[in-house]
Amino acid sequence: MTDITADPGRDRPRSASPTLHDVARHAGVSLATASRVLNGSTRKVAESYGDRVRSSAELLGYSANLSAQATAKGTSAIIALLVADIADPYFGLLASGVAHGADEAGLVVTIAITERDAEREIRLVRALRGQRPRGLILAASRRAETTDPRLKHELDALTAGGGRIVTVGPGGGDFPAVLIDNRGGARALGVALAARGYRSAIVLGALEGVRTSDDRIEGFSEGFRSGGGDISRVIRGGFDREGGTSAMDEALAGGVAPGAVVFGISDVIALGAVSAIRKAGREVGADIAVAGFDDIPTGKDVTPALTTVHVPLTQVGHEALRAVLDDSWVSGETIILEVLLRESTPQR
Amino acid sequence: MTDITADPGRDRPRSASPTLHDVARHAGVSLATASRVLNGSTRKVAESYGDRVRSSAELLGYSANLSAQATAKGTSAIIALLVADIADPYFGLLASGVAHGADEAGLVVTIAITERDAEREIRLVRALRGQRPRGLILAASRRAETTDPRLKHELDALTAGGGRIVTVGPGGGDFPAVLIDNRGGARALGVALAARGYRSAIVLGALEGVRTSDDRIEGFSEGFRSGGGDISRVIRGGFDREGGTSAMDEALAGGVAPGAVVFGISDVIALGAVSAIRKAGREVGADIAVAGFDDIPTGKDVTPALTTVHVPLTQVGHEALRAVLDDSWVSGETIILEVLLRESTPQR
DNA sequence: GGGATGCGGGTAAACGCTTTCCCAGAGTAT
DNA sequence: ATACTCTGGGAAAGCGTTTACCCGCATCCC
Repeated sequence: MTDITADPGRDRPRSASPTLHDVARHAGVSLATASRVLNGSTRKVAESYGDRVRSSAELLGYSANLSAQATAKGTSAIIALLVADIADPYFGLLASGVAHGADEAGLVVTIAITERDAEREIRLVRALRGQRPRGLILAASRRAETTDPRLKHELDALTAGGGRIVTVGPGGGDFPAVLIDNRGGARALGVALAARGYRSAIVLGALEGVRTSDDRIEGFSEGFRSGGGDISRVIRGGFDREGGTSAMDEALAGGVAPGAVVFGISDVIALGAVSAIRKAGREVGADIAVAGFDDIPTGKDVTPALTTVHVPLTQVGHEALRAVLDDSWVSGETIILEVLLRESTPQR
Repeated sequence: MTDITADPGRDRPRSASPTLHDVARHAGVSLATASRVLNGSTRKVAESYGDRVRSSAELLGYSANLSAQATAKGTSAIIALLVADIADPYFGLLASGVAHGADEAGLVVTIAITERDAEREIRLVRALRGQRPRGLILAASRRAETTDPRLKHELDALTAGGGRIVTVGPGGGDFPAVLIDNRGGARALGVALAARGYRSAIVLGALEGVRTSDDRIEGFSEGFRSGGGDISRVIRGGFDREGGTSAMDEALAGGVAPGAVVFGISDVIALGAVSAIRKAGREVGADIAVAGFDDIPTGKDVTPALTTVHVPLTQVGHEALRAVLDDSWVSGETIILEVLLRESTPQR
């Protein structure tokens, strides 16, 4: 079969992946036809040809070379995702939503981890840019003001190259963003805790300037005060469990009256605080109440179960993916959150 | 400057990413020289030229097009990672290790999620194959026997294309593997629990055929029996929290004597069991003891703290990355685990 | 002084695709 | 029968890189 003349690829090593050329030759059609059959094209191809090509492809185990496709088309099938720390359940859930959406859309997602380090973030965006991704989802909780000009420059270069950028949470830049109602959720939590009879609160936040943290702190303060409560201290530290424990240690050193409530601006921080409270020999709940934010699965497993604000992280990730694909997407409705009162903040 | 003759790219839209061609023209050198300067090459280039090129690149914001580079070189700078569920802390930790290693090596990692679905896994490998990745890390806890020929086929195609495959845990195939001493760790746990005075155990595992689960079950049984204990039941279910609760419900329905210990083959399953035990009005610890495996962070936060076996997941991920890059790597030493006795299994 | 040998820049041919033309043949209207 | 319009296959020109090869120029050795 296919005794096509020259057979230029005769010496091709049998090991390397078969190319479109191989498939076309095997099916006895031109490169163009093979391409049209195997990869979406507006042009129609006769059934008979189509079948031949498809079965040759199947037989040879052909799989389109995405890189070559990307250079030829000038656009890739890649979505880049930048998170602070993939081991953190917050980002894990988010990534899960993104990955699912990408899979549905036939895209591949590449992931990079900033570790909340600005320098690193710039480097990573530069590296990701090399892939000419169709889109970039920025979920590395960044600091608001610090829209470093160098980062800005990389991001602009990426959009100039045809990539769309979407941020999760306010991005600082003027990119479309999937907005989470951190402030509203925190306010509702503050109100609910005041209604449960708490009058004194300590807030454990991340460093000043981290937008998510600041919003949650402000929202909580508004809500708690409006219900008649008082914010006795705001302590800022790291964004992880360790940050929570050390901030709580500091709070305890300053003295914490029984009946106070501690609000950690993320569940992870709140869990760190719980650990510190226990280590100090105090009791979580009736003695010192604790509330978090995010509703990570662990919150349900600890005792007492952690009061928190549910953030539909997987859905947020999915939405971010949709946003990054849809040119006409404009920052949609802010995602509304829901307060989950549990035993870590008993009625007083 | 650079009044090079024709200026063929005059009408290039100002927006698109600058190409190497642009840089070369701007610096007044040839494409070859620019390439040699900007991307590693054995050939030397005169300092003066080098500087010119570098500053032009900087000025224009040039970033090499990885796709084009990949097609030209025939090899990409991509590592593909296949996990079962990125929202599961087990895989989150693992992915974290992989991502770090990749970053150090200047590689980009693309991630895909199998959801423990064999069909999906095949589809994903096929899709990832399109990227001609330098390596594939298979961490989706797969079933041993079920080395589906279709999967095998895709994997072979990938290696034929020059990619290296490494599995985390026994892969079923004959690929190099980062081995975790599941059996030994579980055996040690069994011995330790027997030594704490337990004599009756219920094991909660995943479906039969999932290698990791089977190894842990067998190891635990060996150890516990050798210490004089008795395995009263083995219940198999899902690999997630939900699987743990329903398996535990089943166990409870059959009656669980006080003083028994429940071994969940992963912390996630164990936590599900804890939840079920509580819902049934029983107490975790003195009444029904619980132990897990993996040492995910949550285990330290729950009360009572969960007895478990520490698996250095991040390190495992890092090792897997090294393995996938190093042609001469042969399945190294098995990673040794450590038993962590905590309050969920008090001394009897 | 003259050939051998480096050195280092440039030219152009790949790499594996997509896509714009071109063109032959078939159908249709006059 | 002629002129026109569709259809749909194929040839070939890209896409942005790398790299084998060529070639002019110093340098060096006898």
